[in-house]
Amino acid sequence: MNNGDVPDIVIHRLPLYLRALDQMAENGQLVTSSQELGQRLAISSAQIRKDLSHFGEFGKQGTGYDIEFLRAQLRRILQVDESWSMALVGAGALGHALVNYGGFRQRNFHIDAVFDNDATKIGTMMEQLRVEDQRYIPERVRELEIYIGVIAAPASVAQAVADMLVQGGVRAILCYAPITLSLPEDIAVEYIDPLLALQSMTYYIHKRQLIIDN
Amino acid sequence: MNNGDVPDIVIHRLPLYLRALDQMAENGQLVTSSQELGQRLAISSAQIRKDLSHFGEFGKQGTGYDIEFLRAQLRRILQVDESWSMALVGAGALGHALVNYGGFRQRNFHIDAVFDNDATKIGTMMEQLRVEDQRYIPERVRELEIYIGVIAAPASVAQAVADMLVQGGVRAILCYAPITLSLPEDIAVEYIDPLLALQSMTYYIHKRQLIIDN
DNA sequence: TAGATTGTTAATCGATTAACAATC
DNA sequence: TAGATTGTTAATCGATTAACAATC
Repeated sequence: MNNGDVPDIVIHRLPLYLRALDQMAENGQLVTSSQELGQRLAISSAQIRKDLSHFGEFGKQGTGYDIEFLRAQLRRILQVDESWSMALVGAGALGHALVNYGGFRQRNFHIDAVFDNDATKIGTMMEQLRVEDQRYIPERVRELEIYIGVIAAPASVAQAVADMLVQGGVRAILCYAPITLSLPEDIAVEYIDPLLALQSMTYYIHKRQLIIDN
Repeated sequence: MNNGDVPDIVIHRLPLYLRALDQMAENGQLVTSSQELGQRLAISSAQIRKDLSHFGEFGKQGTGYDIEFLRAQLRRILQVDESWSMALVGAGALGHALVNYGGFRQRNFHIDAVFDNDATKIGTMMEQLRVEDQRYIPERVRELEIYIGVIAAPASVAQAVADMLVQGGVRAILCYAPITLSLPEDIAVEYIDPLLALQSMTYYIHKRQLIIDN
């Protein structure tokens, strides 16, 4: 991933900027500055200006950024003004939660197919969607022209599932399984794992207690 | 966060190492090398050795690392051999999914209290737990000696909830609300937001299509 | 005009990697 | 002994920040 000239780490901050701008807009705010945005996100104003400068000049000296305009630019850059179709693999508890999660729809992401390998789940309905047999992932994903896969299946099958998604033409995978996937380098992957987050925080809790004890 | 001398980014890789080692151990493997581990995680072997060297010498020249020994060391460093108690705020769909998630328990993390501000939810049961009124977070968290808070409440109340958790003595917060929290700097925070992950991946999908089109 | 804030350059800071002596 | 792999140093690479001319 990342053949281009904009660093990954910059790309990963853009959605953060967009989110803050969305919230400002909701509050009726019209204009902001790199300083205000930075304060809100705990990021330096210089970094925000630098990040944005990779894509163009969106501000005005002396006044800052027009919020509506910058939002539109960021949505265009991230391509989140279009609607995106997603294929979900895994019809368990997590899968259900994801299908029912309104936040995706609200931001133009839609789950349009659900797969599982459990015979007792295949054929059942999840919201409007019939759970399909996992083995048909490649052909169905291609048929539906889906470019984003979401893996909510156990780690043991995650790699196989990922391979099938890629076979179907998926370009990006959001993986909830606790495993590092091995994929062609032109496929984008992101991982969601609350346990990793918890396990790094406990390191810091421990450290603070040590300091107190001394 | 991070008064110590080990960089944050190193701490965040340790749980990844531990996870891979756990999986190797499950498969009956006894020994590994920085090279094998790196290949599996898409991290350079030099980086793994460097990261570990912040904490001690855990390997043997010529043979590599004893998996059981290294796991024990990492669990000790991260303090994940102890059991951790957590307070969950938000008894909605996400809150239910989190309470029912077996992965936490399996790794020594337990949800021991649930709070909400919705009168129709307060008093109802979630698994073994009675949903309590959000306003009692500070006193109850202190009473139960809970050091980790999990926010599964809407963004609109997330900051207020975080403040109450900190008042109760929480040292770390796992935040599912789409907002950057403003907290004392000795409080560890991690965010889980699948939308941010999706919105950065769509940038890359777009880029690849451009390349193909040319 | 005076004040504010941008976009950008150069300097600083920090993280990653290559290489290798040590040694199992 | 020969082969493998560690822990560590120094070099490289990349990201962040400070500073400021440009200009609204």
